[in-house]
Amino acid sequence: MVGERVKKYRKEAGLTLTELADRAGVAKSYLSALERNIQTNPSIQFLEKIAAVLNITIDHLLKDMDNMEPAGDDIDTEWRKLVLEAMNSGVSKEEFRDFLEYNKWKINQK
Amino acid sequence: MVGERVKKYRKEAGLTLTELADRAGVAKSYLSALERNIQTNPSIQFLEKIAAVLNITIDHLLKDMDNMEPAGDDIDTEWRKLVLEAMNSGVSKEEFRDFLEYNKWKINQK
DNA sequence: ACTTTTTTACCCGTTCTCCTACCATGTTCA
DNA sequence: TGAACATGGTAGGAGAACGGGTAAAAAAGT
Repeated sequence: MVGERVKKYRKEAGLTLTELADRAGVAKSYLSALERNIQTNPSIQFLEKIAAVLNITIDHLLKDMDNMEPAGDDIDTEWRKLVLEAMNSGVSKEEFRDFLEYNKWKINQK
Repeated sequence: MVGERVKKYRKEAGLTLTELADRAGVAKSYLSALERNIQTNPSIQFLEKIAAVLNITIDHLLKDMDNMEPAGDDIDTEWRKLVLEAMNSGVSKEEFRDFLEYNKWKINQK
């Protein structure tokens, strides 16, 4: 069902239902109904908006893509989720850079 | 646009508009309107029916699959580089989490 | 405990999908 | 010339999708 998948990916991105609705520009009432399988036939434009915020393609939402990584991807899935969360939380690349520099420095201190 | 692609694949399958509509179990009037870009936002269930008859997946209808991108950039490339740098510099996921929490908090202070 | 956040659950209004017809233009037989 | 038929397009409407708002219920924090 589409609803479960939307919810699953939303959680992975660390977003609340209201946040996702706002960012995607859809009504939270409808999003809520969709996640609870009350609505089951969304339009493609609706799904496109949601998929864009969640950084996934539409058929991630249509079929179960549990069969993740065919191995050998250079970013492991744990990190991928973290970055997604970071992007959605509004952290800028610059702030992330600073954080990185600081940590490199800290590591060299020990 | 979705319409063009439906029409293209329908022609490739050697089907008439009426045939496709009958086989997919949809109204030919709506299918006609879709192909002429009068309707542009079909539901997923509608597309599923059509894609099934045409033996293609839905995102063949959503994007042009002529240029099969290697894909894999569901995380934008700038961020990807940053994460790789982070992983290589020995920053732990926990430290990253803390950084995230802190930033979310900081943003909410504004 | 109590307060705040998050989610669900309603209401109603508008818009749009998608349907059942019916119409217009061929084209192909007689 | 004519009817039969195939193909695509049109008109109108039922019902679903979708948005806004609000309020209650449930979770989470303090």
